[in-house]
Amino acid sequence: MTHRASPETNPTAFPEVAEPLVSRVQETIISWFEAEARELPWRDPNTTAWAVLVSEIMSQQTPVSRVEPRWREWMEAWPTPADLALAPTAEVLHRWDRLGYPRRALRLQEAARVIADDLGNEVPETVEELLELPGIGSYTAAAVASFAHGQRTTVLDTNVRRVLIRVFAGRERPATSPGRRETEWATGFVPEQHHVEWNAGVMEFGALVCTARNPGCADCPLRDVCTWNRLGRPASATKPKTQKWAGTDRQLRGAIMDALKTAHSAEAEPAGISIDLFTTSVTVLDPDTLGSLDESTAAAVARVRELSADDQRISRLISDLVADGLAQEHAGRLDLPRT
DNA sequence: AATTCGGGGTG
DNA sequence: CACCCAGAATT
Repeated sequence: MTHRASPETNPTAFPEVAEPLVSRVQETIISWFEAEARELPWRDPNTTAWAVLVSEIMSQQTPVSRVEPRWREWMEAWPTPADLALAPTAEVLHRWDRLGYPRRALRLQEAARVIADDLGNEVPETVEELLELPGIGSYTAAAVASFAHGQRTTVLDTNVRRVLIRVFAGRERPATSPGRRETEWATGFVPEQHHVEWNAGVMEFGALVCTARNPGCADCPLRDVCTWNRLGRPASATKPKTQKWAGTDRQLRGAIMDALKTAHSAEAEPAGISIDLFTTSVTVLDPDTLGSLDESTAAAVARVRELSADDQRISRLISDLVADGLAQEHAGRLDLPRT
C-alpha cells in the first residue's frame, strides 16, 4: 500500500480534534447563528418540507439572493408536490427563469411526480429515501432531512467544508469534491443537541463570515481558536481552474433555451404568431424568418446566431437538448417540452 | 477522480 | 477576466 501526498489520501488531512475545541466551536457557531442568521423565507417555522426541498434544489450552485424571488413564485404557483407534478413542463422551465442548470427544474418536477404518485404527496424524511429522488444528492438529502424534518444528519456543502477545513485543519480551502473520509470527519462535529442549528449555522457562517474570498477574520468570533487563522492563514497551493464560459457549448445552449422560452411566450399571445426557429435536424435562421418574428424573439434568435455561425454545432446542441428533455419537437418546430 | 451542466454578481 | 455560488450525474 502506497501513500500519495494528496489531501484525500493523507491520513493527517482530516485530523482528530480535541473535544474542548469542538465544543467551543459548536457553541460559538450555534449562538452566532441564533443572533445573526438571515431571515430566509424557507426558514420560517411554518414552511413545509416541500418548500424546503424546493429551496435546496434552487440553491444548488446558485446564490440565495437570486433564489428567493423565484422560490416565492414557485410556492405560490405550486404549493405542494402534486401541484408541480401536474404543471406543464414548459411553464416549469419558464418559472425557473434564469436560475441556471435548467435540468434541475426537470428533475425537481420528476421528484414531485414520484412524491405525489408514490409517496402520498409527502416529502421523505430519511436521507436514504431522499437520495432515491432525481436531482437529490448527498448534500440535498442531508439538508432536507435536517432542515425540514429535524433529523441529525451531516450537511456538507461548500460553506461547511470551507469552515471545517479552516477551523479544524488549518487549510484555506477543501479539495475539489468531498470524499468519504471528509464526510466521516465532518460527521464527528455534528452535536447531539441543536444539530439543526449547527448544520444551518456552519453553512450560514461560511456564507457570511468565513467566506471564500474576503473572510471576515478580523471580527470573527472564532479568530482565537481557528487553526487557519493561528497559522497565519496560509494560501492553499492549488486552486482549481474555473471553467470557461464565453464561446462554450454551455453558453450557446443557454442562448438556445432563451430563444425557445421567448418564442414560447410570444406564441401564447392571442394573435398566434408563427414561430419559425429551429427544427431538430436543420437550423432555420434566415433573414426572412427573423423578419416574421416578434421583436423579442427575433433578438433572442439573433443572439444565438451571434454566438455561433456553425449550424452543425447548433443542431448537435439541439439534439442534446431534446435528449435531455429540455426541448421537444412540436408540429415540425422546436419548442419547450409540452408534457 | 475528472467533466459537464447556467448564469450572474463581484473584486 | 477570474472566481464563486446551500451540487448532481455521468464517465
